[in-house]
Amino acid sequence: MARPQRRTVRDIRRGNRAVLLRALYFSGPTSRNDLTARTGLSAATVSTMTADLLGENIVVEAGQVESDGGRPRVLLRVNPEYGFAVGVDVAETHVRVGLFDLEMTERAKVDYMLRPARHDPELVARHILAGVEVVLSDAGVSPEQVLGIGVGVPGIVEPGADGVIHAKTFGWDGVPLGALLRRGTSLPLYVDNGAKTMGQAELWFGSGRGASEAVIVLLGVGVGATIVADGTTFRGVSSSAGEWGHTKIVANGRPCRCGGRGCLEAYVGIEAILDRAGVTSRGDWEEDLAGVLASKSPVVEETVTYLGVGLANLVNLINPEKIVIGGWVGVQLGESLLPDIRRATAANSLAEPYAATSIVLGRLGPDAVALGAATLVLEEFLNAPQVARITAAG
Amino acid sequence: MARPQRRTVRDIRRGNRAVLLRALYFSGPTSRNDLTARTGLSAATVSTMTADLLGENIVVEAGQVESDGGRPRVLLRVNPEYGFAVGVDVAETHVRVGLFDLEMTERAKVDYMLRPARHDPELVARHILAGVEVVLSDAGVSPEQVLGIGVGVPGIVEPGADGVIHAKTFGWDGVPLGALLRRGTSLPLYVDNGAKTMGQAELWFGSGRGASEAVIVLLGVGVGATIVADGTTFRGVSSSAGEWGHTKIVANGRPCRCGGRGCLEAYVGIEAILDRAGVTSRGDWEEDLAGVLASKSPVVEETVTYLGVGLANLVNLINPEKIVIGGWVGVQLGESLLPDIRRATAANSLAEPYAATSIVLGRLGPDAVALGAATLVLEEFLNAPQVARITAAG
DNA sequence: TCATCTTAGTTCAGAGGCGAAAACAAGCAC
DNA sequence: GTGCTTGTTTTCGCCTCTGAACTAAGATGA
Repeated sequence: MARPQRRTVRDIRRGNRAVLLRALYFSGPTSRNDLTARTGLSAATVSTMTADLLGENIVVEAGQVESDGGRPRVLLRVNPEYGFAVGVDVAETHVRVGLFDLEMTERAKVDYMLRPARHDPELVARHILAGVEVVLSDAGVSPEQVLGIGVGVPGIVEPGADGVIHAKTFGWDGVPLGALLRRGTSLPLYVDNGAKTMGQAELWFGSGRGASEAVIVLLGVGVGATIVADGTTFRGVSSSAGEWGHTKIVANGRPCRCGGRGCLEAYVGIEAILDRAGVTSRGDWEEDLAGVLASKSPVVEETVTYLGVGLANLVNLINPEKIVIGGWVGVQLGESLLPDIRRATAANSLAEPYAATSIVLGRLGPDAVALGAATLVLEEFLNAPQVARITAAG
Repeated sequence: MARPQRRTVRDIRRGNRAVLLRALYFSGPTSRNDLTARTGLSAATVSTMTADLLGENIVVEAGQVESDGGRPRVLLRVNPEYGFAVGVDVAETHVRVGLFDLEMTERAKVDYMLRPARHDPELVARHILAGVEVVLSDAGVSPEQVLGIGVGVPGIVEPGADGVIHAKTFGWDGVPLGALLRRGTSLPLYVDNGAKTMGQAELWFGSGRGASEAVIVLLGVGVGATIVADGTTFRGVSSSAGEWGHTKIVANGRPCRCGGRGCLEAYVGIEAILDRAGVTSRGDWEEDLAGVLASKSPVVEETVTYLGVGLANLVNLINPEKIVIGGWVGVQLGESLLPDIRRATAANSLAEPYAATSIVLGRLGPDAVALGAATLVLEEFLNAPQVARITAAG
């Protein structure tokens, strides 16, 4: 029932250009000759198209490689300085703004602390806009060179140009962050859920690289997941797909901060773990969690079991090729307990889909949310390199 | 990361032809003029393309409609007799073979009973092949007119040409049904899980019509789901996605016939319902279930609650536009309890995704599996009408 | 009756795309 | 320098789409 739209010859060019650019981006320095093999395009087409891209300075030469007794190959690569992307991480305690080049190397960043429970949308928007100016001037980049701004936020982001956000735990209900930002900038904006931007980062540059059917789970204060189907993030009809943390694993179980009962987050979210272990935090959750893990408390084993159930449900329902466990809680748990987590997952999965899945730890740190947000810009650039400057929203 | 492949001008033609044919198929009799509006193609292209299709007898004229004082529109439609599709339902108790024309009208069918627990793969394959001959001769259709054979089977179907099946409850582990059938026929074969073919049928011709993000759940002896993303069935990496019945809703709960504990199927599968209600069946499960429903036993309310949890997990994780409840148990429950099911789902869902979902009953009967299997053939035909006779497997 | 209007459908020329193959480029070996 | 090998560019033919001009077919009204 998918309704593919009509195509005209120009679409071919656009599409093939995107194919070529992606190949160039992900294969690093490559010769035209290699590109014909990788893309399936004819040498003629690769030649004319790379000539265009070189002329536009999107692609640059990157040395030569000798060949067995023939003309040496000229290597090409995407010009990392053709443009830049801003990635923003709006979290409970801070707003982080980073500037990345096209290779996703961070060129500058700035943090603004948020007082807990003071999440005035206007203030957050001002922080973001100020942050953009700061990172640009720090890195000596002019606004014309910026391809767009990606923003990762907590909660559910409505599809549409205004980037309307619903985040109960954040105190935001229907905040049009996109619209607020557009007052202060004319750059293209992409607003998306932070768990999804983190997933995007792990998928493109982290442990998920190369997988086209994957789930990236985020374990932190909140618990969420990014479902990747056929290489792209699956969003559902209103962009809220992936609320794994609030799927129920114990009908009528522990109460959750979402108001429901028996949610996965009520068992494996950091607050739930500490609560169940009887720890009253003095503020440093990471240390608290380390303490629990070291204590050999039965809560640890329970947590692994519950997590295994949650992961197994993903295995059975989604049948992914890879599950990446990210988020600081996930990584801290996984570092010592990954084999146990795998075992617990296997115990609750069907054999065939479990055998098809590998469960690995995320390898990007806490900056993954901002990096992933910037990746939204990169994705747009790779998909439609010549029209990347239109305004659009995630 | 999706790796779109290169395109050439011929692909455009193929693609646009598919777009046109789909529009024609789903809009019923339509004029060329309408088609330009629906497809976005130019009048010139529609004209030449329809001329081709008429010449190939894929499309036929279907009368005229006067217009306000101008030349009347000539209506066109897909020729329902251009080709035929065979749909096969392999179930626990029988093998059913149906012959459908392109409008999916059943032209002939035949059933073969299976003795319970005697599911010799060779026998099943012989039944199917014999059934194909029978329905063809009954309907007076020659094999050359058949575009393909779709088969819906229990269990997990490996991707690949051999149609290898793993169905624990059926006693099949690694049965290459596709290969067995290919010994006896050279027609294109499409083998898929029966829950998925039923989902396909509801999506194309039943309650799911028009939805592009949907879940069709099957409640019967087994419990499964078809997840539809962007208009197509989501299969996961090894084609087993959708094993909703074996996702856990009660960590460490009731044992399930899959060997696990706390599976949804162990609460809302027919055997689980009857077992929990203390009914010892005399063989007619439908009657037994009706009895339980009439008895106002607390098991009914519990079942609705558990089902609500299972559905809510789909709402939160998948964020579908529509959930269709199918399968005979689902329909029997839903007929009297749909409002309660909705309430139970709402109670366990996040507000935003729940608000975006409508929960409805399936409206196709027990023949949906065979119909959906035939639809696999139709789908291939609509996607690539000129090359529909290549051999391929689901 | 017939010129005119309206809407539907067809034909044609032109632009833009791709691929195969020929041509050109640039090294190596002798 | 001559031949060989491999990489890149150019030429040419074929295919597709579209806009615009053109034909078809009925309604209307003098």
